[in-house]
Amino acid sequence: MKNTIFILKEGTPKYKQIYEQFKSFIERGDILPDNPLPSIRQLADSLQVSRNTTLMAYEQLVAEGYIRGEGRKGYFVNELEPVLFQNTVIPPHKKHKETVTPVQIDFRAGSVDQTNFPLEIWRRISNKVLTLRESFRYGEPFGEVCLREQIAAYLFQSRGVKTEPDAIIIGSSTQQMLIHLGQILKDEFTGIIIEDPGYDGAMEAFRFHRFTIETLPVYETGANFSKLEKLRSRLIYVTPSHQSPLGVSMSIQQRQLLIHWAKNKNGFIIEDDYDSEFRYTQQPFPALASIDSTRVIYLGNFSKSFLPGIRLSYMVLPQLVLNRYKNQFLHFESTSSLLSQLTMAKFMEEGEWNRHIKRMRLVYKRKMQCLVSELKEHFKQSTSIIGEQSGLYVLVKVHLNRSEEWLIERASIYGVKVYPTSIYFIKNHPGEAIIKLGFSNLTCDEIQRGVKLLKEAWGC
Amino acid sequence: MKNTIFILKEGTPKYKQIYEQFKSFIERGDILPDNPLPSIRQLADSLQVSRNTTLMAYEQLVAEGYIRGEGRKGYFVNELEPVLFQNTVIPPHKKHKETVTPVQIDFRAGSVDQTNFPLEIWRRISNKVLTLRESFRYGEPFGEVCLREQIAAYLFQSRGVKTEPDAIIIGSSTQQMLIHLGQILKDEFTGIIIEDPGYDGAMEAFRFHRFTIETLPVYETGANFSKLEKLRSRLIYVTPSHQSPLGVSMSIQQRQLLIHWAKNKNGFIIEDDYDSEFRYTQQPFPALASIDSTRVIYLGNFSKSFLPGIRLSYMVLPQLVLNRYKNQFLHFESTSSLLSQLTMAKFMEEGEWNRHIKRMRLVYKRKMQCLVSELKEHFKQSTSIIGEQSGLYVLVKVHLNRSEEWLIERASIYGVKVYPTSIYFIKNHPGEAIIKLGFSNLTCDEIQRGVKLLKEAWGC
DNA sequence: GGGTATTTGTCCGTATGTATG
DNA sequence: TCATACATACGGACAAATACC
Repeated sequence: MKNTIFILKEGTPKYKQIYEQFKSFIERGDILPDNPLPSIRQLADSLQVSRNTTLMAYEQLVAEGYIRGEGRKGYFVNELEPVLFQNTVIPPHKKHKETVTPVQIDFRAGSVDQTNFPLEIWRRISNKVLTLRESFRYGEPFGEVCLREQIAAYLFQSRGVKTEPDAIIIGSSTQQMLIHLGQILKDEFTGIIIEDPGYDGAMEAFRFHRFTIETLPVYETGANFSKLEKLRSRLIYVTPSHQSPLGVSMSIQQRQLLIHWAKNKNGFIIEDDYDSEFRYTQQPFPALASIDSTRVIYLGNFSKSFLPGIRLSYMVLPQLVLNRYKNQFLHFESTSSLLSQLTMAKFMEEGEWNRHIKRMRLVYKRKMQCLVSELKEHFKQSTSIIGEQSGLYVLVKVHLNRSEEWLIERASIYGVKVYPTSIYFIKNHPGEAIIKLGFSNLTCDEIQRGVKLLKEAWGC
Repeated sequence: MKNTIFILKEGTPKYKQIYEQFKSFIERGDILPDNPLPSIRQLADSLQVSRNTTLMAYEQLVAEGYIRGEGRKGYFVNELEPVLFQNTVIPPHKKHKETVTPVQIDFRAGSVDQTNFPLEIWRRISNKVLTLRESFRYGEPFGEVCLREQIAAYLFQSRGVKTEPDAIIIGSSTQQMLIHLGQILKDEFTGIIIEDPGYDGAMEAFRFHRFTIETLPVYETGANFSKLEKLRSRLIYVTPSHQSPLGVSMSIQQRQLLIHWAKNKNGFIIEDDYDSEFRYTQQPFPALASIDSTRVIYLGNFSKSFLPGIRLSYMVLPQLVLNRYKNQFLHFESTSSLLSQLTMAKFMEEGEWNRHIKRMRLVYKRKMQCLVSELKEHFKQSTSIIGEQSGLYVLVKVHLNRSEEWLIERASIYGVKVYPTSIYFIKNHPGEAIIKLGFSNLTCDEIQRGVKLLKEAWGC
């Protein structure tokens, strides 16, 4: 309650109106005892009156005992009546409850390694960007050209995707872009095929537009593409390089099959390449979008490998969709921060992005190895590991005949936070509980401790 | 420039004398750009006056663009206009092609004063935020709690809007939030009333959801509320504190009428308070949302008064809408940057936001006065000025029997960029051409030159 | 290199003189 | 003479930034 706005009428003295207002504020309890009133200057400013006028009002309130002036600190509300019981403050109660089971180890996927973040470089660049004249304008509706150029170059180099900067759209998140996509596709397409299990955020996005949702079953060995022909939709959302969440990679044959399917049906493939940067064993497969550029919508992001909170994603649209997109969204402002875009563009331009990715691949590879070997050592036959070749998490299938809920709950008692996967399954539910373990922001030491605690928690 | 002692006369206010002295120092080049002025204390000491007296002088100089305050470092001289250099050097090669008709003065609305942006403070805070563990997680879907708390406090203090942080939703732009709003309202409401003329981006957002659009005619004197009853929609989008683009402010009577209308009809009012910070003459009216919190959806943003590129907006939802919103968007990620949100929250927490707004109000008031007086002087009867009481732009109605296009085209030949208003009008077209002049990122000097050039260009 | 003293802008309440009716 | 309102000016207190040990 620094200051307040109300209207001053004509006819009655200003200072009296101010006095009346605050009197009723205090009586109604809008300003509680010991809380400050707006400072004389601020109030005078916001009411556009002289300081002395507000002073008169305050003096009146002081005289009547509503408030007190404390030297040069300000004016404070008095206790209305000596209700001494109200003040018996017992603040530190709550803290007790919260720390009963402190989370020591959080196997959260989607966080990011903090220790290796190029803080200083990012800082340097973003500070520099802040001094540019450019930073003070409105952003381009489809994203800054400089960033799109950098992304185009990067995509070609790392994913084999050949594209013009013009075909790239910058957005704030994969999900937000899927929603935009849904908007322009829902007239032509009424249904969409998604993977089961699959990224829940994608499903939400399509549900949002009331798409009919068909599912393509995916197993640890890959998707069941034979089912594809039986489905009616001509639109499909897939995660070829690292299936979310099972971690399998689509084979070249499957990729070609999929593209043929899309071409025959005049459909589109939405390829979400959400964490393609992190493949630890073989060379990463080229993206679907590198095989065919007319039927594949490519989605990428900076959240997984950089900063989740930065809200920068992008997509590459085939000509057909691009035109529709631009028509539909020309008059809309971009949702992503100009500053972030400019900073990221400079970051990439200076080669820092490649450097960072390279470094992080090693870091995460080591963590993955650590996690997998720990799991194998401690759990032996009681779990099997899914998706250990890439990405920032693994799934563990727990052969203990316990529910997912039980496993998570037990772990939390031991101070370990692990995550469910049931939310990703639609119809294709697995027989056994599968737990998701992200490792990106844990040290090897923490991973080891975490696995040991899990063993104790689950009793195996 | 440490011991600048001059003698104060009697008769004129001290702070004015100090101001005059330094003004002439700077104009004469006695203190060069980027050099510091004497510190407030030093000067106060050596002139034997109070610090506040010298502070007033410095504030005046800031408002007029002579100097800038850099946090707690000191006050520094700004670059004066490069008027002198214009005629001399023809710098590099490139400029030759591009500057066939070089835009010298850009009366763009929606940009932001760059010289007074609290760069250092923002930098400091954002650097600090980058070191926090918090910054490496995903953001909350409806915005960070700390920022929402700050906004709640600010809204109460400055706009009289009483709300819980929980009822605030953070988004990336007004338009994006309107689209989200449209999504949850389009089932119950099929049509919406918008102002004519009005903010084009809002219309696009509602068109996007295929709302039936009805218009409420607005004139320089205010909206024609008598028409309201004849319209079928129960949803209305308005800009009460500073009508976009005409600049009129809704009277108290009209506000109450509108709220009654919404209550009777079980409709909602969407109140876009897009630049309420900048009102120069009377005190600002409290927001509609401060009168009624059940039927008013309040929209605010940080783009107009801070950084357009930061992409931070917010809205306050009444309980009814809030529940629907949360249900619909619970599974969606926030579109605005976590980092920006945390930084802004800290910025507000430290009182920097209030300080910045206060300073900018002075700066913009000064620029507005400059623009209006220049226009009045040079154009006399040939134009009338609309909306000179608030905001970051004025409209000028040009009584020259020329088309908007011609006026813009002619101006551009003379190196002045001015903007159309016809895009804001739907059916309620004005008889004469109206031109939009934004002044936020121009200095008084540039404004003067711009108006002179306009006079030449339009030949009056 | 890390604590400490100083400098800096900024806020605070306040006092005085003056201009209206 | 009085009530009301404003413009001008004062110095104490504080926290961030910087300089100095």
